[in-house]
Amino acid sequence: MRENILDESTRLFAARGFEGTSLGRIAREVGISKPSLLYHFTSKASLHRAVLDGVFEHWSRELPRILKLASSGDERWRALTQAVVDFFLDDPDRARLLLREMLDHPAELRALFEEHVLPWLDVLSTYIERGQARGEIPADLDPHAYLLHTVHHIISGIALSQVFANLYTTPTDQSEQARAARHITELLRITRASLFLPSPGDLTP
Amino acid sequence: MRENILDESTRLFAARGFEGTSLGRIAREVGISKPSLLYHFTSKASLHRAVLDGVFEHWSRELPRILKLASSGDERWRALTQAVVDFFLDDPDRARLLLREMLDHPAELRALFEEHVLPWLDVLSTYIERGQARGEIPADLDPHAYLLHTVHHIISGIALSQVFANLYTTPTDQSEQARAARHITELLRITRASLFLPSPGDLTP
DNA sequence: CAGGTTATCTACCGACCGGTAGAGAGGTGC
DNA sequence: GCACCTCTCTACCGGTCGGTAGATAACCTG
Repeated sequence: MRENILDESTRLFAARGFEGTSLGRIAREVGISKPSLLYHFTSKASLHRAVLDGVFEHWSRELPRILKLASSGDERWRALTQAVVDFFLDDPDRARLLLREMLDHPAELRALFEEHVLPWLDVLSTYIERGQARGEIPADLDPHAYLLHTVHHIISGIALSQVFANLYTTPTDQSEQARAARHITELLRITRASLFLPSPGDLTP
Repeated sequence: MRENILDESTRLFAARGFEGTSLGRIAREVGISKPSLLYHFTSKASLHRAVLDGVFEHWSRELPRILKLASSGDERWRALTQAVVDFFLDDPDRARLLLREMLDHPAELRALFEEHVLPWLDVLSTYIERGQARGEIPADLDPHAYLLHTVHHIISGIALSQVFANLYTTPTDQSEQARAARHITELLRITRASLFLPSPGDLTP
């Protein structure tokens, strides 16, 4: 039951926001009464906190697994970005919820990122710095800033794909899935092209 | 008075969202009573519409001026992106409002983008395609998708700079302005590096 | 069976919401 | 002076909000 409530709340908070979602609506969607819902979560605020913790916990659980898969250099980048993209594509409500919370409670989200994400970014930064020393990555790239932008771009890009993917007017016969795929493909190309310097072979193939 | 209400509403809608902002709060912030506010805007929905129109109107007014400044190639890219960034940096509430509306009313925002932004993107797409023909821009770049991503990245990056800019933990003595500037600098580097192929001189200087 | 725990319900609370009624204040034109 | 228009106000409306009180089951434990 508790899981059921959390799932439905995540969906509704992501779609309509915290203020825009009433306890009565959540209860009705779950199939119970409002006081029953408040039996499981003592207040709306505590429900909100539990939903948010759920998303970050999920992330904390997945990230180490993802990083373990990474081998080296180009291969590491590919595995990492694809895993992060898949994580949010698997349930875009996660991305929408995070984006919304960043707008509604920037200080709180900054603290959560600092706790759950920043340590991993520090690890990745050293990888990038090594790549810069080898001349594979532009020297003027700011590793920390690049990583934050990339994470943010993926989250925001997936959260808002419902807006942008349908702005591709040509060709007109593309399905919605095809447009979304095109959207994600260019997103990955951008993060890749802004990280690696092209190897000499890429210029004169 | 009407302008006064619109300014304050833009600020509050951007900070707390449409649902999270009451008419009473807006009225108090402006310094009038709630019925006085409803004299100028017949309903909360009409106020919402007016605020949104104001942002897009501003954009429609500025974009042609910006594009006229653009000369050619690299210079055009620099003038264009800097102008768009300045536009949203000048009042980050514009960016936050747009981001929020994209989450709250994706269909409505898609329509507004389609009307006010898409025509300009079509123009820019042809510039990019010419650059691809000259070999200055990667052939695998999707012009339409790249432009949408870049616009989105700038808007979202500025809207959420309050979250991300303060995640730069080193060096510790940076001011908040310095962190924000660092955030924007890397944002521009990413959009640039993911557009242009480096000229041969860039590789072996 | 008795006692306690867990989970659900109906009925209700005060606060706040968006919006309305209607009166009055101040200025303008005749 | 008088009608009119513009703008603001206090008082109030029905409805919804988050949250509480208290009854009622079902179930486990002895």
